[in-house]
Order: sequence, then structure tokens, then C-alpha cells
Amino acid sequence: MSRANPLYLRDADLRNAMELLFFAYRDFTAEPDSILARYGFGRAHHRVIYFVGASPGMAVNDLLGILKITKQSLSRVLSQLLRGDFIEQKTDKTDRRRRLLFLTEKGRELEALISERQSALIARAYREAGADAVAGFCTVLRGLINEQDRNRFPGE
Amino acid sequence: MSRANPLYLRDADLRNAMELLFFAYRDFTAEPDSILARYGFGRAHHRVIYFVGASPGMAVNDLLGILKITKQSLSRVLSQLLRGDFIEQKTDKTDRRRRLLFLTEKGRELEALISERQSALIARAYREAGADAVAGFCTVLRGLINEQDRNRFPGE
DNA sequence: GCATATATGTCAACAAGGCTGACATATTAT
DNA sequence: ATAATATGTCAGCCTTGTTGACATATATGC
Repeated sequence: MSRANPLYLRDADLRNAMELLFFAYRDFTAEPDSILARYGFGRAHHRVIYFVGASPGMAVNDLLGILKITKQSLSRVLSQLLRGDFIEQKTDKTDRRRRLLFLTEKGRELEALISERQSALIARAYREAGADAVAGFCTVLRGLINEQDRNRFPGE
Repeated sequence: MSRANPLYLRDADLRNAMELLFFAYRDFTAEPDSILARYGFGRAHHRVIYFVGASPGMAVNDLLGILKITKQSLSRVLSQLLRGDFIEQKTDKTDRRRRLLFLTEKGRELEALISERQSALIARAYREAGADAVAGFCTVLRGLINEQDRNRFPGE
């Protein structure tokens, strides 16, 4: 593969990648941030809502592993979402220590509102770039992720 | 282009992109953060060092436009870098209101230390993915960036 | 030349969201 | 019974964003 596509990586190419990541991430999160601000929430709340929405019934520990933050940091955000009735917890029947997380109707609505915007942004970029570019985009991003979490994504 | 490469975007594909961006950015910034912590600095300091290193002699206003933060936020970080002798300012000769920013030797060293790690991470992902994938990666990321800043990057 | 706009800096107060450390409780596993 | 696990909570700290107010130097327009 690397012999079929020999890459002559100049310093400028690598710096280009760093800047693309910075600007893309900056702009990708700008609109969600402004929506969340209307609810008194921040990006941390969105991450929780997003991942709980993607995997309903996940345990608190699973979320900690994804976000890679401390349980104290998560606790603050999670408590606010619980109090605001965006998320609900149910005790796991097979292991009653575990609290399984679900979005409420309200939570699903907020999740959908934000995801719609982000989906639209990505869909536009995807369509403008074409299918081959999209495949490359996913392959490279996947390669930037650590070995463990990389397996969450298809590829190889 | 979109007719040559019709894309059937399922919800799952778009969510996949969101998660790739989250995980890649998380892991891309993890190592720099830990290096910076040894200097008592954070990610904001890195951004300044990075962009000043990339465009020596840029003015404060240019940097504000890139980072999209308030001058008060930048001021705090910039003052620390000036006091710590990582960055120096020179008055613009043609417009003496402007302060042009440069890395000091110390600043260049820190910038290089961090960039080496990030370059290595990107270079590995690039090599594993191949040249075509890299091109696609850049095209899609570029498409996620707002119209103005998009022109900082080659393409089209 | 005077008024206005621009580039920069600074003070103060506040909020989000990271962190550490300590401690508590319920439940499961050994 | 004891130890480990999953979760929660309190307290305090740091970084990095915000707003608002104000100051200074310099450039520009009329």
C-alpha cells in the first residue's frame, strides 16, 4: 500500500494537515456551540447527549472511556442533564451497580436539532468532495485515532 | 462531480464522520497537551506559538482572526508567552500601531518539539492511508471550513 | 489640524469545563 | 468476610473562553 502510493511528505504537507484539522474542528463546533448556549449548555453537554443518543443504554463508565475525562468532570455535566430532564438513568438489571443512560424525549429533540446542523455541514462537504475523497477522509482520520478506539470504525 | 460520484449518505455515514472528527481531534491534541503542561502552558499557548511560527511577523489582529477569540483572551496567553520569552514583538515600521509577532529561539524550540510529535502522528496516518486517501482527507476537511478561511488552503 | 477610526493593551468579573484529592455507598466478585 | 467495582459528591484549583469599560498610540479622512 505505501509502496503502491509512495508519499513524499514535506514539512508543509504536515503543517497543512494540522491547520486543516484546527480550522475544520473550529468551524464544525461553532454552530452547535451557539445552539447549546441557548440552553445554558456547552460542548461538554453535547458530547454526552450525542454519545448517549448513539448508544442508548450505555453505562457511565463507557462514556468516561470515550470522553477521556474524569468522572468528576462528567458528573457535573451529567447531573445538569439529568436535572434538566434531557437524560434519564435506569439501573442495570444484571449488575445493579451500573446506571444505564438514555435520552429523554427532550434530550432526543436537542440531539436531533444539533445533529441536523452538523449533518448538513458534513453532507455538503461530502457531496462536494465525492465518494473517493470521503473514503480517504475516513481512512486518514481513522489512522489518527489510537489503536483501541480505532476499532469502533469500519476499515481494514 | 457529484453526478460522477453520486453519494448515498445515510445517517450512519454522517454520524460516523462526526465521531471520527471527535476521536481524531481528541487524540491529535492529547500529546501536545501533555508536553505543554510541563511548561505550565495549555492548548491556547500552543495555537499562538504554532501560528506565529508558521507566519513570522504576523500582527496581533491577524492572529485574532485565525483563532476567533477575543483580544482579552488572546492577551492573557500572549502576555505569558512574551514574559516567558517565547515570543517577541516588533513595531511595524510602516504602521507603528501594529505589533508584529515573532518566535524567539526558545519559542522555536518549543514549537518544534510539539510539531515533531504531531507531524509524526500525521505522517504515519498519511503513509498508512496512501496518497489518494490523503488528497481526499484534505478535500473534505477543506470543505468543512468556512468560505473565507478555506482559501488559506490549496484546492479547486 | 481636528475628528474619527484602528491596533493594541489592560483591568475586573464571570462561566465552562478540565483537574486532583478525599470520601461515601451500593453491589458484585473472590 | 474481604476486596474490587461502579457510581456519586464535596471542595478547591487552573485554563481559557466571555463581556464591559477604559486607555494610549497612530493613522486616516475631511
